[in-house]
Amino acid sequence: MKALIAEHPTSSERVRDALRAAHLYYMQDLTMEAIAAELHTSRSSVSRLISYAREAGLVEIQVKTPAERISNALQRVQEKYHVTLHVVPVPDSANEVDRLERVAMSAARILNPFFDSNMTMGIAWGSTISAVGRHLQPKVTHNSQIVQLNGAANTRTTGIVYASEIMSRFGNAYGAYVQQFPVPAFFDDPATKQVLWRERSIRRVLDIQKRMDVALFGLGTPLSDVPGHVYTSGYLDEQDFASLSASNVVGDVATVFYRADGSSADVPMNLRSSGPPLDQLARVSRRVCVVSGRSRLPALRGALAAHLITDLIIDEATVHGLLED
Amino acid sequence: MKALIAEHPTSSERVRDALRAAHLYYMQDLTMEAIAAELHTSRSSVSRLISYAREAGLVEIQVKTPAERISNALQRVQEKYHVTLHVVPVPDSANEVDRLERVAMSAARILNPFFDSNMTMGIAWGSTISAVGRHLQPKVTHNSQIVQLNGAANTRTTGIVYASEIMSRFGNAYGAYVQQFPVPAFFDDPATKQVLWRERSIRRVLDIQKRMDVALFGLGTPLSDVPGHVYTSGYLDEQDFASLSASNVVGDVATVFYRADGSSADVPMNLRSSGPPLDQLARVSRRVCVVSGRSRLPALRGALAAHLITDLIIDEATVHGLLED
DNA sequence: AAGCTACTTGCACATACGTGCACGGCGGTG
DNA sequence: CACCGCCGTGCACGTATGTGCAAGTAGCTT
Repeated sequence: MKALIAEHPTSSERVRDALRAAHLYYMQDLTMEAIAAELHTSRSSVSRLISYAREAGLVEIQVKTPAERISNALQRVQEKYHVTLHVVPVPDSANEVDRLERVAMSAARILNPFFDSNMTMGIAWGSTISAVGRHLQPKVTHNSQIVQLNGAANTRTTGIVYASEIMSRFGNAYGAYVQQFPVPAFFDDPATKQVLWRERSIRRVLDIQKRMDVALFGLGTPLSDVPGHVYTSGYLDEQDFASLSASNVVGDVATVFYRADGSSADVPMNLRSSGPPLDQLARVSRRVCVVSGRSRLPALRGALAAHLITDLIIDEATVHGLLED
Repeated sequence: MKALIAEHPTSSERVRDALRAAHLYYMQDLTMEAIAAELHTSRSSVSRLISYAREAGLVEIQVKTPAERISNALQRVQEKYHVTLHVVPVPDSANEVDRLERVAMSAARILNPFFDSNMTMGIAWGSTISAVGRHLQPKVTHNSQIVQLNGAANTRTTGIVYASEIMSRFGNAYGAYVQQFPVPAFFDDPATKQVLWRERSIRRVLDIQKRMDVALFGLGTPLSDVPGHVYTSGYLDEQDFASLSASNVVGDVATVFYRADGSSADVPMNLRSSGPPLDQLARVSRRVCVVSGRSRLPALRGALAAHLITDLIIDEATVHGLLED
């Protein structure tokens, strides 16, 4: 209940000491023992300082995959779709849940260097991105913002709690301003959307979306046995599914649907969805997609065909599935 | 699956395993024990794989200093000279040698993210940069090169062994092509330089120098009690020192001298030196200077005045000296 | 085929690191 | 002033990681 933002005189010094400790540890390879001596404190305090530095995002660790390490088949995929693959190693024995967790954790760390001060990141919230949100690495940024790409309300709830939970995790991790998007995921009537889209308060958000530097999204798939959040929580009804089926839809990004060839024009449902048009999305300079599980493969193929993705974070087993045709 | 018989790992497989282990360790926070289970090997092998990954530069660790952590005085320095400060913490008790070692180690790591594929780095070899060379973190790059900025020969030796030792350390660490510069550090006669500078083989090197993306240099100081390499190893004679003194020189970068106000025009010695003119150096997009020890302060002030530096790596004690005026 | 060299591997031990716990300082509260 | 709760600390212990060593293997040489 109380605001923890209080400024203890120690709080600022703690960061200073943590930075110093982290520098001595990571840049000068001193042991914690030696650092303790330099800081006139105990080794255990140094251990705590360094964990703090990591948790606070003062330390950034990247694992770099040299391009030539990637198999030829994957290189062809990369070139064909202008996408950078980030393959997450996961044991074949892992179940879907573990797999998603591990991909999400990796995604959170891979994402980190993509976002910085003065940038805007768009979030297409959903079950995959929610998992990513739970593993974010904090990072200090300034003048940055997080913008919600797709509405959250549905026929049962306003969805705001769930969506804003996700959004604020991102906001907190990066110290960024969070821009909510208080509209339904799908409108009942396209006309309502058109009218609402003329409102200045909404257009403000749409403008921010248009100018985002990074888009982060998972993939929805109406075909799956394990459907995404959007397909199980009362967002769509029988008729909607029929409509999607009739349009030969294979997946969606931020509630906007596309076909196997990547096209999304003339899909009636899109007139009612709250997310950004895919051709607009494709103009964002970095478009990060997180995928886990073979059930998303058809959706993934479509998204690649539509060139929606510049960085694909995907587990090993699924990327292998992508190569089998 | 082949069963128990150990397979002879090619170096390529080793890298693959190291990458996987590093990813699991740093991105997914698994313990080495757990990674060993996934890789069907022993924990100790995983420990070795991960050290290998670090040594091979597959893992990059950065400590980031949030801008607001820097004291106001230092911020003013940064703004005044358009320089980014990288302050290396070193205990006050450390002697000059330890201090240099630690600054050099930090410098090597700070440098790492500045250099990448398709780039050219110019090296002004000398005692400081030599120390940096001993601590380089390997990094895989392609189509990159290292170019020597100042000649090495003097009246006693060709200096090639020493200089090329330094150069090749950089080349090895980055997998970059090394471009030597086989000329004397200082010519006896300016005319000789002019003539030689018209040779195509030399002009090739000069052209590469002009197009470099990163310049790395220490500072020479003719005034110091602890003079730089150039001043102790037979590169200059009595008369030269007199000439420098008459020109009010406070320091040099790659054998090119400048005064306290940063000017370098009309310094006779510069007509004879092998390094790039300072106004040319100042056009390089990233210019990294490594400084350790208060004896270099006058030289540092001059180099800042000349705007030769975009990134200054400096120990704590020395940067404090910079503020005292 | 045997012998040699230059590896890599896993074990056992050594070292380094993380963390529960009890102590003590400090600020707020009655 | 006494009390209380909160927080940071160092200690001691448990866990995680690093490394010398002996054994084993592949690739060569003789």
